[in-house]
Amino acid sequence: MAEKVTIATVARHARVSRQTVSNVLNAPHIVREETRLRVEDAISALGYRANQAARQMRTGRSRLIAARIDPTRDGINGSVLDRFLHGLTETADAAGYRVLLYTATDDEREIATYGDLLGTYELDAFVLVGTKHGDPRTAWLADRDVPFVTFGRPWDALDAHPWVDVDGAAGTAQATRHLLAAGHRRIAFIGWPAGSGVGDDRRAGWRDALHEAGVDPTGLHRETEDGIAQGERLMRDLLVAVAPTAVVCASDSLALGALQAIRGTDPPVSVIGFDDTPVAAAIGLASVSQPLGDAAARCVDLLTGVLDGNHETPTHVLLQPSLALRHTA
Amino acid sequence: MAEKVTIATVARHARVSRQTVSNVLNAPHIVREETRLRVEDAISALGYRANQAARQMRTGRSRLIAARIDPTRDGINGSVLDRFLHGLTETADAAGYRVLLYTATDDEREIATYGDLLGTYELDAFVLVGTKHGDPRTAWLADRDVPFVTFGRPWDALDAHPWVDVDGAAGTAQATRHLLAAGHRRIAFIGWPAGSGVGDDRRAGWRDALHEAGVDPTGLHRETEDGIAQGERLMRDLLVAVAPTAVVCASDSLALGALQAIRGTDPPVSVIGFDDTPVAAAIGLASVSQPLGDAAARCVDLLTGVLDGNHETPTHVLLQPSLALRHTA
DNA sequence: TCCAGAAACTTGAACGATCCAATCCTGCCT
DNA sequence: AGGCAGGATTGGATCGTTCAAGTTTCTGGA
Repeated sequence: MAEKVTIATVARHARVSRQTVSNVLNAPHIVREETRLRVEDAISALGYRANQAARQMRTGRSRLIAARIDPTRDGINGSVLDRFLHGLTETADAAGYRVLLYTATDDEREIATYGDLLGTYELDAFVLVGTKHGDPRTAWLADRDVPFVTFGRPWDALDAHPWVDVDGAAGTAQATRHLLAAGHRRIAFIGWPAGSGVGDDRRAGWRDALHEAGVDPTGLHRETEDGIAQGERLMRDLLVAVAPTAVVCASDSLALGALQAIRGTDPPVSVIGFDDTPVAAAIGLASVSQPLGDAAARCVDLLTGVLDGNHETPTHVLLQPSLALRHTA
Repeated sequence: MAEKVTIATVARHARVSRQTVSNVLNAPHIVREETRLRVEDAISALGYRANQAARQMRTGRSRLIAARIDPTRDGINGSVLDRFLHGLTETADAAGYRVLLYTATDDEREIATYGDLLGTYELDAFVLVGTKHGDPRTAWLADRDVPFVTFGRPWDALDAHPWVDVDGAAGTAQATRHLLAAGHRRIAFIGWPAGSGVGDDRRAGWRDALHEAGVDPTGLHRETEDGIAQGERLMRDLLVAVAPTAVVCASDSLALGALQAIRGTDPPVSVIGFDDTPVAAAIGLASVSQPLGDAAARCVDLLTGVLDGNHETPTHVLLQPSLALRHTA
């Protein structure tokens, strides 16, 4: 059968040396036009593909990016990761990189996995989704000069490393303004306990939008862990306490709970969730939608910027979410 | 800083040759106990990790498995893939393999991607999720002796290649029997048009369970493309035509539509969906649940069986689903 | 004690690409 | 014609590992 096509086969076929073929691939500008075309013809005629392992051995670069796949926590917000990963794979592919998956049950193991992936596969970079205050993972990577990007801001030090994020405050503000425009005044907010960057950010957007409209947000918000049952409980509480006519939630899970609590109210209380998950789309819940494909693409941009030596690219990207209006708003 | 630790470093440290270190790693039984321990100590003392690129160059094997990540079609069933991928990554990891992602918009491009992945990265195997009748992808892979497993049966020729699947008929049968046991007799079925293996299988389970109980299924089923709106339409149709007291659906999307159609019926019509998606869990829809983690694990088992030369493993695995009972049933 | 045969270990070569340094052209100037 | 600069091209070395083919050490039986 057809024997393996290496750079030497191509060289023979195009009557040039191996190095010239290599140059055509890696530094086309130093090869004479005529020679280049002859080599390119040979490459496509023979169906040559550069062997990544051999290349990697010499250059030390694998053109592989690692991303973590989580065990689908509550299932509702899980699909956010799914969509992000798909975008990542697509964009990375276009940039000549491939995405390798890994899992880990805790930070310590995750860091052990970093060592393994770097040592064994010589990964070029990592994409981390979601980081916490004082995250040991980013510290470990930064210490070793391993390129990485996070999807999610490092809330304590915005310049610590490259990141891409979606402006959650802008999202909840937009949702709130939409409700204000529809005539609502008592617009409540159900969010997460203070202290998480993401949660505080989303609440701030709602609060600022109300202030902007001259509405006092006092007493109109509640905090809880994420979950449908939690959302339902707090919404009942709000209905009794302040009788809001609309509510903005920090997640679709909370919004889903809120929807159950308001069933039968007349006129119906408006509800807007966050993340535009499949559940929201399925049941007609209005929700703030994150541009996950864009976010993934920008992550790849930042990484290739670092990896391919182009240091002029910005290192922080903040994307604007949009509002997916459905019949609950 | 610490220079790179190679097999030669370890060899020097343990006062043996490179080859002996290699043997400790790849064929421990031919190395004397004492020597083996000395080498293993050196390995952990130096933190040595075998360089995958170099190994691959010699052996031609990458310990990489490719899996496709889809663009989250309707969003509801998308999370099935998500969970499957997570399981795959976890099990592959344990078996010493890593999962590489790829995407493709159509079969032709997907096959082109196969060529690229095989040529460039020398992938060891592919995992395909869902195959159709006369799938060009499996044919292409089989032609080239590329190891692969499908999650989903090849309905036209069960012995064509290794596969793992979930017994859909058993799932719908179980759902139907549950409803029968609850006293229902007019149990309808909403499924997909005849011709798709998966759809026919799921319908067969419902039909057989009814026959088993002496109930005539004639007129009790409807067929449509997948979708919430479609499910709702057919359910309204069924309500008028045969007034069923319960319905089994081929997907959670259809079931969700059915739920909207029956709103307000008294006594409530029971609904059971399929796939146990996050949406179902969120809104309390009973659904047939596929053991996705198991399925992924069995896929890896089959692949490693082929890759590591153990030909005694079975090549077909049919897993049993379970019924996630919630308040709609 | 010696030797055959097995077991344990070592050395040289190879995988396929890139880097390096040396050589070969080519056109241009004097 | 000769010399020269510069780009284009070439062969050899190299990355870290495993394979193949040696060489040494061990073991046990005569």
